[in-house]
Amino acid sequence: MALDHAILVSLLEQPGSGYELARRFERSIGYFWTATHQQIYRVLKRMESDGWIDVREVPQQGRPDKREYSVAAPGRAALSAWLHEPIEPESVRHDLAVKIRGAAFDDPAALIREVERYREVHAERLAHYLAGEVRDFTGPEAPRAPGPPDAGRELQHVVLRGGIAYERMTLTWLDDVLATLHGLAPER
Amino acid sequence: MALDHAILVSLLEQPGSGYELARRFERSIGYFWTATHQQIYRVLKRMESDGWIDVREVPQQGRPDKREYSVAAPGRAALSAWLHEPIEPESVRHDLAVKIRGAAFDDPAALIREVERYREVHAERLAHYLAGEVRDFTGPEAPRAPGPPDAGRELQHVVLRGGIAYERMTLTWLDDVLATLHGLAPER
DNA sequence: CTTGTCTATGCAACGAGTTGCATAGAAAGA
DNA sequence: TCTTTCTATGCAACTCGTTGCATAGACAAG
Repeated sequence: MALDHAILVSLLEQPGSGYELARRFERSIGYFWTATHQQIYRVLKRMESDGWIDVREVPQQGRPDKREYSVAAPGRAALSAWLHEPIEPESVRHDLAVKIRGAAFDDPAALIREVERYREVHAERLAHYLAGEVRDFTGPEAPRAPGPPDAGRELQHVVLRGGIAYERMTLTWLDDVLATLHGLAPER
Repeated sequence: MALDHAILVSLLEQPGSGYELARRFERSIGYFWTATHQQIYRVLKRMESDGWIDVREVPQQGRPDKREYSVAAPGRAALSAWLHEPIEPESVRHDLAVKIRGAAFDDPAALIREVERYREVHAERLAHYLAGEVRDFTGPEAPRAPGPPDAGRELQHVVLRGGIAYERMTLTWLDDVLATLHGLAPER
């Protein structure tokens, strides 16, 4: 039930509408927490009626008005309480691992194409992360001289580094998978 | 909807009861697909009534009887069809990443303890994987001389190697996270 | 001028996943 | 002896997540 908290964090980083949140969940946040716009609107509605977040109607020109949400004190308190709870173990759902083990009862070679396509997706994701790292975390860094390090920035960066490490590991493993699949069907 | 297929693969590797499947989902399979016994019993019931799997009542002594399932032809066909579908992108839910970014609005240092505990869990999991690798995938390997390589064995091994790579990457990243958190609160 | 895309929000229905509880006999340990 | 643990299956209620559809104005491309 941490979608609530993911949304709160995102709204603390930057207030926004349900639509804007949905786009963030397609981009940055979506790489460690997926959610559709339906889920987001439903949770926003519930958190609003619970007083966790405030709304502000923002009229716009050339496009529909939007409802911009920001975190209220009770929402911040709820987030803080959650942050102090033990970390839940990740829930994992890897279709690919199931398919690889299933391929033993079908045609292993038939998986090769799909794994190659899947590898492409991860290669693009890594490129995207690396571009984001260059864009957001290099350059005007004010290494340490005046003031404290920007905690938010540092923490966002370490999460991004996690994403990068994950994609690199995945690409290496997928090469291993491809070599294994080829090894099982050398003649074709 | 791949729980069906994860169960089919597991039953093809080794027929078993709902209870036995539930334990497999706590051990090996559970590291890339989580499921509770409730989910498993429900899916087994549905697959049985759809004719995907066969049941055999196995009387036992000293413990309750069990219903041992094995995959029937329609189940195998359904699995095969699924194997030829495109691979779904993984759905990810990393509480920890949310918490790290949330810590910017709370006390980053308070996370350190939890991350250390979390690191322990992953270190144990890695040790467990490595022990399994030694147990199941070294020794009497018949390197290539007579007959074809055992596809099932090779494919199980490459999935396990993926788990090992994931845990190693995670441990390295968690060290990075801890260093970052310490860097944000040097004085304590 | 029509089709498609983008912003923006939402309902309704369904399917997947979780939590709490229940039963019940056997064996092991306090 | 009593409690706990293990095997084994299941119901009921609930929450979470997904899919399909709907609205509606602005703008761009064909």
